[in-house]
Amino acid sequence: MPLQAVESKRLYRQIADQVRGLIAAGEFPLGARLPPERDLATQLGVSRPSVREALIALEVEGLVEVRMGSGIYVTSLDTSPRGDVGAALGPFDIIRARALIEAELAALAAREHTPALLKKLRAALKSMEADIALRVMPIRGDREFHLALAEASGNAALLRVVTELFDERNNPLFEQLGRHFENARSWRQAVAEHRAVVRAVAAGDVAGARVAMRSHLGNSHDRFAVACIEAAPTRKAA
Amino acid sequence: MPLQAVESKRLYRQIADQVRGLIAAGEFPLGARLPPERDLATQLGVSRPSVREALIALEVEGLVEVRMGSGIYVTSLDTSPRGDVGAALGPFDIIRARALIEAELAALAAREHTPALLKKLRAALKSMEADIALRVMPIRGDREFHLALAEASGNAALLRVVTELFDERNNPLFEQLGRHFENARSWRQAVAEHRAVVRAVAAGDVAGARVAMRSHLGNSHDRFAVACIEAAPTRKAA
DNA sequence: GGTGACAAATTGGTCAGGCCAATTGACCAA
DNA sequence: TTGGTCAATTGGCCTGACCAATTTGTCACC
Repeated sequence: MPLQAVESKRLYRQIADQVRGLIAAGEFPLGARLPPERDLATQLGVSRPSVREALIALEVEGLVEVRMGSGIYVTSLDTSPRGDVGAALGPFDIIRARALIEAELAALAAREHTPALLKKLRAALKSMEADIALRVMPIRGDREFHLALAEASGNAALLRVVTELFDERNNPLFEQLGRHFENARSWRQAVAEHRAVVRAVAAGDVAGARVAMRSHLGNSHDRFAVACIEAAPTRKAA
Repeated sequence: MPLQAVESKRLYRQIADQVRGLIAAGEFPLGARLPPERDLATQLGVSRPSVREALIALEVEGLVEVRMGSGIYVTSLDTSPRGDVGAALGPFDIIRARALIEAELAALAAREHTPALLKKLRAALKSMEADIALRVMPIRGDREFHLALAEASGNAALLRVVTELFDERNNPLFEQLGRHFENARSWRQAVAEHRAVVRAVAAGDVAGARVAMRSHLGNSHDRFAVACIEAAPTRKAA
């Protein structure tokens, strides 16, 4: 049994948690003004600098807004820990989620394929090939490719979702496993799959684009899984 | 031409921006230790409390980690403004994105429909009807319904995405427009559409579930648009 | 009575200096 | 080598003060 980490959170976090709790509990409704820093400090039995630190944390989280000379106001009631960790998604869930979403995006793109989009996609492919030739991981081109497809939907919400999921690559879980998965052969295969997507989109083949994208991310999933087993035969699969 | 915003940002933000810039520029690689707070303060010509505030902001952003008695360490190179605002998504984009994603989730659920899921969906419907009878907005039941469907995929990434998109309802843009859109008639209609989804899922009708969900969110989109026009004939459509 | 300008109170912004606690690394003894 | 001790480093927190922006009250003036 791992000894539980000792609970000695920094003071500003304790204060921030408390205020966040009050906001979540409806003690301070949207738009309400919090007590002045000085009052909060005395009420909580801490110093004003500590209260200020907590308020800055809440401000960065987007929960409150500090107006000089006026006060501190509640600007959001969304107290879910979003900017933070979000409980570390697993790589496989991410890839499967991307498959579901991006397959539809590819289909959408095929339905209304524009020259501008095709140009972007082909440029991304070129970038990937160049990187592979240089023995560099072609992540930038890969990102451009998938984001261009999402952008083509003209839907900011979808673009944001796809971006967030793609950028989960930077997470430690993903990165550690990815090191083993990513080699020149895998990437060449990935480029070929990307090319299939472009072909279907260019041809206006809606169903084909969907299948091509689904199969691309499905293959990525499998490549990842294989590399995972090879790399760490003793580690239990998450 | 709007007068350019005067450069009087709060000090802690200026400091945080500067340090963030140094990290982005590679001045401090991943895992590197920043100079001590006292040194940073003297080098930047500010006081230590201000430096501390900036570091707390960067810590909340997940960029650095502060270890008591040891120092401040770079824990991420992702300096994109993520936890922040994300540039306020529009309600229509959100609904369309949900239609694309949740239609597939409904189809998935129909393919592998379980009694547990159906029970949850029906409970959510019941909750909505009860709220409507009480003249209360049945958002809680609505949320339960859509989240249960996402959860049934067994995919944490999809659940997170669906949750985030649903909770955009709390955003000011959405809320303001929603006030006009949400009335008893609309909600009864929505419940009927939900019921159609449940029917298709229970019957294992994959295509039917997809269509039912797509049509439900499509109708929501239209109801929203109509209410929007009615409510604010002079306001330009975003 | 309404209205505008001015002054005072309120509130956040920043600083200086201090002390405490945790960490680290050097040094010494067993 | 191992283990402990001690001092330097570094973050954590506090007190108290002053400045700047905003809000609010007041009062002369129209």
